[in-house]
Amino acid sequence: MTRRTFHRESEAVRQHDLIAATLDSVAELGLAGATVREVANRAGVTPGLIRRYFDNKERLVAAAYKTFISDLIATAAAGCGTGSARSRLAGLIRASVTQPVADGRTVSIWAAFIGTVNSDPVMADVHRDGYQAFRDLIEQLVAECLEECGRPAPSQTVRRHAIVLNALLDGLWIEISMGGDDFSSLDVVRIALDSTATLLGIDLADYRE
Amino acid sequence: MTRRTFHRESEAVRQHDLIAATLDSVAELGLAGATVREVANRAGVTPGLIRRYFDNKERLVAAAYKTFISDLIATAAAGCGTGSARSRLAGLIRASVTQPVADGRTVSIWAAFIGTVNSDPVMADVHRDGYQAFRDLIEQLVAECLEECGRPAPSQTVRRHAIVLNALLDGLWIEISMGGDDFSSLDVVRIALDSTATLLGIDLADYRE
DNA sequence: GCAGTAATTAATCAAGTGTATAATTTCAGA
DNA sequence: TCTGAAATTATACACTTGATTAATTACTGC
Repeated sequence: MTRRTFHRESEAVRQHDLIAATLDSVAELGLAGATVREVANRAGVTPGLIRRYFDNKERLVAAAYKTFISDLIATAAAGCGTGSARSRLAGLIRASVTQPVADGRTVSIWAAFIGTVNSDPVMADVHRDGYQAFRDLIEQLVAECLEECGRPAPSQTVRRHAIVLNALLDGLWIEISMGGDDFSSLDVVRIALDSTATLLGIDLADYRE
Repeated sequence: MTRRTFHRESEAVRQHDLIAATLDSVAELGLAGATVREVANRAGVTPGLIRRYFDNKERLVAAAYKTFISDLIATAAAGCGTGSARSRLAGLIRASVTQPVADGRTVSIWAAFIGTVNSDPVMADVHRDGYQAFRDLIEQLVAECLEECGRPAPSQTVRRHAIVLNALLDGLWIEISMGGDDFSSLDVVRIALDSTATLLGIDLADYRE
């Protein structure tokens, strides 16, 4: 009986692989299915190795949640591009309601993690940080859009708009990704853009594509 | 050593108690904390009894999800009252963004269950049914509102409005319930009503309370 | 090429899980 | 009051879980 062969990896690579394996497990099997053994199998290592890179399973899951959320926000933010404020806002909206952000797998992972926020303070911290980052991004874009349209608004109004827009995007994101409905991606972008335009009282028709 | 005393209960009561205990466990400890023993303790029975009323734990959890969702929708729907279409829509909106519907505990339970939908077909069915019921309710109200305002719309337009409004309410509901932010309930209702009015192009100012 | 060190495996442990079943108790009906 | 049946408890089982540790392997620096 010979041992299985293996090769060493840097800490960064191993952590990344373990986190990726965790996210895959969560997506396909739910949080309960993301056991130490399942994750290790998917990462191509043995269970004991996990504890060399993460103090315990809780830390691994929290780390996976953290990178998942920051990657998600980064992907959405990358949709902004570098044009005018309205163009960037439209880009963010489009990215938020189309793949890969709006995707069954993505929302599944998100949902599984969200379900732990209330009973796990560590997860609650990760959630709060990610949530704030996204809403700050929206708030910034809304402010710039209103200025660009020659209708600068007091910070309180901007904040209110950001709250509503954030809610709308979150809701659409979930609805599109989880719904059995068949949204064509074209319709979805148009609906999201038109609704946003109506809510903010600005014109986004040029960015329907 | 004497056995613990007990008294018999009807099937309906026992099922209700077990479901309530399950929901409490999920709310406080997360889905992972809703073990057979934990649920039994909270219901004041021994673990073995669960299997007399539910074939297995999976069924218990699914039943808990089902009653949770239908109760939630019923509570929101009860906020409609019996007035004009606009009054009923405003009532639904108010109910959706205030307690007990908009509440940390409620969203926590919802989130925990939602996280299983992708990997559990039984839970997916429950989710789909509840989601459709709520959106049908919204769609119905939107249609009546537009008629009431003398602006009847084709079903496709109504459906589009319902999608957007549903998303907005879901998003606000989550944001309000989970956010560390301090929303005063007055502001929240106003924000929700004003946004809805803007999106549908109707006047809801009379229903701000 | 070789030794030393660090990464990885393999095997094991105690605790907790859902489930099954036999022993007990409650209670309705005669 | 008493008996039979149904509900409930108590106990145990097989399995999975996260964690621990010693043995082994791969690679780095000399």
